[in-house]
Amino acid sequence: MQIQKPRGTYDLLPGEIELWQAFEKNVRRHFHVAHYTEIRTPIFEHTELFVRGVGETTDIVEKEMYNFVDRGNRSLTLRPEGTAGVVRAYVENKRYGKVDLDKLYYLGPMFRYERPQGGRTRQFYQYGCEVLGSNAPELDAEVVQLSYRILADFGLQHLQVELNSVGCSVCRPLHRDEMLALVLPRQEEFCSDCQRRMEKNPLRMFDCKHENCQRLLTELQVPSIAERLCAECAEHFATVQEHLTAMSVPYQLNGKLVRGLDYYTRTAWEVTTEGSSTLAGGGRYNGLIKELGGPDIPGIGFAGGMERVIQLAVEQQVYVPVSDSIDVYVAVADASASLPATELVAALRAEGIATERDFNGKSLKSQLKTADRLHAQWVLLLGEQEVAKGVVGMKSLASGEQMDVPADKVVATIINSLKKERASQ
RNA sequence: GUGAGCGUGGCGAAGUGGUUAACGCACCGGAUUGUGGUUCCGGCAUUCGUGGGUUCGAUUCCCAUCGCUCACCCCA
Repeated sequence: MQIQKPRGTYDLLPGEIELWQAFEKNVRRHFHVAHYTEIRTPIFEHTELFVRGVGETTDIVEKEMYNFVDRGNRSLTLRPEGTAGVVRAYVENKRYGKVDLDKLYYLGPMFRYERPQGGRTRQFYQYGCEVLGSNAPELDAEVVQLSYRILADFGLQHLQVELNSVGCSVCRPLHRDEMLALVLPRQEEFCSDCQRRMEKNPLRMFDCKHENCQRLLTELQVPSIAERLCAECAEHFATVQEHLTAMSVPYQLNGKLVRGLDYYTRTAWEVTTEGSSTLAGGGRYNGLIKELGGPDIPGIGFAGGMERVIQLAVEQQVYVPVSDSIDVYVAVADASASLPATELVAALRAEGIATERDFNGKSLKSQLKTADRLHAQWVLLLGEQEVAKGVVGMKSLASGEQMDVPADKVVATIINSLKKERASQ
């Protein structure tokens, strides 16, 4: 049996990688323009970081982490998300003493042990940002609009931003108590998942898919967290919306939106597309930096799933120019021309001209066929005759015309004709 | 973790309890001497994910295993 890739992983092959590269470029451009700089943190961290940062009761920590013990007997974990590592780096490098507002973005693989499914793999790629050092609602608006803009500008259609506020350490516990008081007496009537949610994270009950559970929540008049925000949270949330509107971000309020990670406070949002899974999600996390041993500094961030973006881009036929073509194909008609061909290829490439040649001693006919398939503009033909005469046969694949060019002038001739070609396009 | 479906050459895709496993695309070679995209001719799975069982005989039946897909859980 041949060795196969581990479950939940995949190879990105020529032909598909181009779309990824185009999107990554798009991501970098947006972050750059908004004055964010890239940060790269380790792909594995001490297990403890994620347990503390992501939350002990989250699914990620309870059952999805790739943990391993290294030779020094340390418990390490392949990062399941990006925020914890970035915040750790921020604290460890004492960034708070160097800049008052740290705007960071990242791009890279994450790992979660899950059953693979459409848009969900065990090694997956996220792009995202973290902004540390401000509690301003204007910043929330900036980050939300970025998360939306990156996707919209890539050409994705039917995007929507779902927005909510999950409150703070003041209003959330009060809401939780109120909610449990209403729900617990009827505990038995909820589905088994919701009964578990009551203990772990009652907010989650709002996005249960069972109709019965939803009916019960309505019947019991359980308020959403958005309806129970404290004065400061409510004001903050209102300002966020004001600024989103100013930037023409098409958001809609969703009082039932809950994010999975424990650290979120106040603003929480997702960018989705009709009926499909979440493309990007984020939120504010005002307690996290302190939780991870840093000063009491607020932060906010989001992450997007590359696989999902690419999947949607393919579905929506987002056009990405793929240049799998070359400028010149050097055909070697005779073994005696091999050395001059090597020199010619090197000279062309030195000028930045994309050049390919034959290595397998194929017939001239099949070399031409290959050149055609590679969409070469020109074929430069070298054989016994050409070498003897000190020329190179220069053939246009478009017109079929061919002429001899002195060997010492070919490169210049090619440069000129490619220039003309490009200027006329 | 729970539930369901699937697994034939590089890709797509027929097929049957029984000597040589269709076809299409792709690929390779050729159609007189060194020349492409069309056409024509030829080549391309001792093998039907893997292991075992039933059988005179299995790619077709059964079991296991691996892998894939989908839904749930949850999430990006």
